[in-house]
Amino acid sequence: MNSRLQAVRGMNDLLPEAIGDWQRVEAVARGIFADHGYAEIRMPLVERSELFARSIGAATDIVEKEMYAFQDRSGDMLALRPEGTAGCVRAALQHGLLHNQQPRFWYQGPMFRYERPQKGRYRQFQQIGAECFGIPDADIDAELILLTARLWRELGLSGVTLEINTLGTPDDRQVYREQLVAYFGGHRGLLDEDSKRRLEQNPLRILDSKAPEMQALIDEAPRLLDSLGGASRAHFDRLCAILDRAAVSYEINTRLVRGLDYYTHTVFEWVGEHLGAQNALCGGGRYDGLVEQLGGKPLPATGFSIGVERLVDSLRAVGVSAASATPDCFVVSVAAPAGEALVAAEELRDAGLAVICNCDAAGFKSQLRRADRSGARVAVILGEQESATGQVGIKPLRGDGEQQTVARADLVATVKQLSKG
RNA sequence: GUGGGCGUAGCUCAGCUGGUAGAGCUCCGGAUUGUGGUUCCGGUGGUCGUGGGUUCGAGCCCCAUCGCUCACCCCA
Repeated sequence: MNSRLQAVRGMNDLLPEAIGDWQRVEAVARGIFADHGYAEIRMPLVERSELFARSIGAATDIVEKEMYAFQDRSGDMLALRPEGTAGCVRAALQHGLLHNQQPRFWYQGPMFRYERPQKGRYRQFQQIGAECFGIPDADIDAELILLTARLWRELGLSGVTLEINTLGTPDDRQVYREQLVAYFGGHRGLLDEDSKRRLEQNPLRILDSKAPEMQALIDEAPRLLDSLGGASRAHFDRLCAILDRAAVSYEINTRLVRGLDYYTHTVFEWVGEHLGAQNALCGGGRYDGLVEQLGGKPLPATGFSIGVERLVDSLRAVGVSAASATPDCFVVSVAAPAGEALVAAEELRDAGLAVICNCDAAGFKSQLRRADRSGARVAVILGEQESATGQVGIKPLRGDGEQQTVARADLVATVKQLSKG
């Protein structure tokens, strides 16, 4: 057993008992996107490494340390996608979908990052994402947030809070970055090791440090919100006004910076209270510079992505889970002529029923036990006596009701009546 | 990459200061020679993660290694 092959670290099997919750999430999400006019798009799992270096940022951990990158047989540098936005922009540009259009897309699928796994973080993980192009107004940022809020509502998820912030324009950010470097640089002695490193690489990240000894210093740090340009300020104010009007509660978290280089203006995160340290259920924001960065004409864009494992975990934590699918009936057969059981099952399925057919020569008792454990509402019994007289036994397995023996020709009608009850 | 916790049956776990490996659940069979769920009885199933060391003797002690898990980093 110990020499048996195991799944790759951080890449998990989704077993049948868990699949119902996943299918429910996917079905509800699909319905909501349809109701908002978002079109599904499916991209390859593999892209050129360069795409991610140019979008997410060559100096970010995701690209530097966490990409599954490899050379294919022609020598091209490829990578398993670590997120969906870059590929979606690439696909939209490649197929001319952004020309004089304002498309809204959604997608769903696995992403890959080489990190140490922990609760809510895996090397292969599933995201449901959306991207909207060509709309500069805060209204579309708000629509995305309302859409996710609706998703939580329809799924029955509670215990999530919305945090929002703005990163302004690249110019706003550059000015702010210098302020931060000056501020934290002036208190270099108070910084922990991680923050000293961030001071060089990505000063904004110091803001969301978890180190307790850093909190006081961070509280006193300058806030981007205070030095925002007029247009940026107006964009953020409008977003807040819309959320207020729509009665979506939120917290302004001036420390929320998010990791990817391409964000501008609005950033937001839904945080789940039932998760571990990896508690961001959904992250998103605006990325007005990315389309141009990837070779398109300048075009505003905004989007989000949901970590489906985290969403499913949260749903379980609040006690919302999908009932597992059970068959309508189970066909038991002992000493029946060859094919009788399968043909009976086929007739039942033709009538729209879900049927499990016993397919081995197990004893009567054993087959009936299987029927019971399958969750089926009725057992159809094809035994020696029934076969001899051209009849079938029909036994309700749930609640009241006596077993009855009916003519073979009445099988479907009888079962259908019972199993709908 | 760094740190903590944990590896005993398919699952959840017990196992005394070292003395021949256990329970519950699951599964299979029987009590009921053609009737499930409750009950009772019986059975299948383990190189105690792996390798080495100490010892008359190791699931238990020591070293190493692998795996899982949680946290840091980073992020969905």
